Amino acid sequence: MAESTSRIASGNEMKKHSTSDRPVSLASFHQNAILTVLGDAAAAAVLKRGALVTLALRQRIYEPEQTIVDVYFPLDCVLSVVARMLDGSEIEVGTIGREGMSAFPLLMGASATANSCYCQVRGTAIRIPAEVFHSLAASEPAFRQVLDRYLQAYVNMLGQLAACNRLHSIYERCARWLLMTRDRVDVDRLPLTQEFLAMMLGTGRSGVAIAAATLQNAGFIKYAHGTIDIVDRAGLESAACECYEVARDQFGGLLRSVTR
Amino acid sequence: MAESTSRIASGNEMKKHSTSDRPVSLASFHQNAILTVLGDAAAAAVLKRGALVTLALRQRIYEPEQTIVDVYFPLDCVLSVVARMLDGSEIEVGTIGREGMSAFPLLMGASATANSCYCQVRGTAIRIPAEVFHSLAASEPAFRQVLDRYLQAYVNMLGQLAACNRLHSIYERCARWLLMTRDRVDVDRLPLTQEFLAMMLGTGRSGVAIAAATLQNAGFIKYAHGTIDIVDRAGLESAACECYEVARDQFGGLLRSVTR
DNA sequence: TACGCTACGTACCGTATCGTACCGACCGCG
DNA sequence: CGCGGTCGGTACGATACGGTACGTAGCGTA
Repeated sequence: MAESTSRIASGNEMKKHSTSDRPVSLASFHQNAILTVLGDAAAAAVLKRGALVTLALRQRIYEPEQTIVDVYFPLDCVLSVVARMLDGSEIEVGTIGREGMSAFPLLMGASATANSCYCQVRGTAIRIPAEVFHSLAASEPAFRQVLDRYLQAYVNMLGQLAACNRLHSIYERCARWLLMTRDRVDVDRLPLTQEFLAMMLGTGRSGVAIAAATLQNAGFIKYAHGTIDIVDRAGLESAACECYEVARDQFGGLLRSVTR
Repeated sequence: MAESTSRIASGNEMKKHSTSDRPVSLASFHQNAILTVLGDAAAAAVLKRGALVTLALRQRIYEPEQTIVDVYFPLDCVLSVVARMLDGSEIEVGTIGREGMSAFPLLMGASATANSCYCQVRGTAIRIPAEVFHSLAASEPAFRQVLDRYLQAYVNMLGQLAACNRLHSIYERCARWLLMTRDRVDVDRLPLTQEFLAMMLGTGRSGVAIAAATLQNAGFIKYAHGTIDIVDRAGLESAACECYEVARDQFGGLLRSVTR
């Protein structure tokens, strides 16, 4: 595992993404559950200071112990908060999609965190400077309120994840992960290798391969060279552990409010 | 496991604790990292509306989806936030001691949470009504600030726990758990059965028994009929996974500020 | 079209852990 | 002092999973 992990990490270093910044359009606001609640004046500030960016696979959002300078509101991408252990292995400890945003530590008065965060499924997001985020949170009660609600859902999801990681099988967690990610992009096709999924789940690729094969034989998914298709969503739900529903219900309103 | 869990649960129902409420003394404030920061006026409010209570093993603090009416600030007890799965099994998803308090959901604008919370190591705590807590958080910036800092440490601990539950062995996690609990009571003797510890760690008792025996043979701890003695603290640290240090550093200032 | 790379499928073995069971040691209580 | 209950130590088979290895299929590129 250590070897494969380092190979991935070195792959990251090689990629230098040219994020083509574009101006934000008001229309894109409704694609993110947090931005949706902004009033006209606040929205204007985001239009002025924010940018619409395209995030590539594994593009870094923030690093451990480094000051967070930008806040990302995903529109159709998915971010992962990842903990890195001393032995170099990584494991996902949080998923962020169009129901939320990337900068929890800022909400709690911190400027950095112990984990790193990077793009897990490529797509677009709205990026604003941290100071704009702070002023919005201070001046817009509705904004602060939905952020608190999001934070609460996130904390509950974290607890469920801790339990899930201990109590449930790879097969169940694999199905759960796919569903949670799918809900955040609202598309049935995900660009995703088994090796990457294995890292997210904190397990070996062989384990994921077996679980994926089982899911595929059951007719729930279809795997092909870095892209996975969710064929039978209901079937996948039946394969997932209860944690999926628990987490979904936590984010319930937030995810629904931007469902197309 | 299901059987043993239900046996524990039925044991809970039987116990009806008569929490002998006593008036709060100002001197006890410095035993809790959050209460320490209160100014005179705020402290007076707590003296008036709060109570010093003794919590017994497994005494309930709050239940899932039920409105939280009281907030507890542990002085020398330890509380556990516990997730209950559909199959009835329970697992700890948060530890609360003299570095913090029991009511995260209130901090984020919620009145209930998905998990339950109960006393894990008996001892004393200061209890105040939720509305007093709210008014303190609103009127005392220093109070709110230390709460935010605590929340941040707690969230980071949750992430580390999620990773730890997946990546580390029972032996390592057992040592980590003992150390984290010890830091919160500052005493080397804990009333704690292996069966209870197994539930906290989300594992079977036999696994804990083997890990405990190994720790005992190494001379780090000493187990005897529901009480465990930490003999060699440094040794125990060497047996624990990195997660102990990570979590300790997160709570660092908060735990130190009340270390006797 | 040939080549090479990436990613998937599969197999094998060692091991941590689970579930269960049984027994002995200790404790509280009568 | 004896008895029942709790708790800890140990054992054992079943199994999920990790780690590794190897073969193959699709895809991009020249």
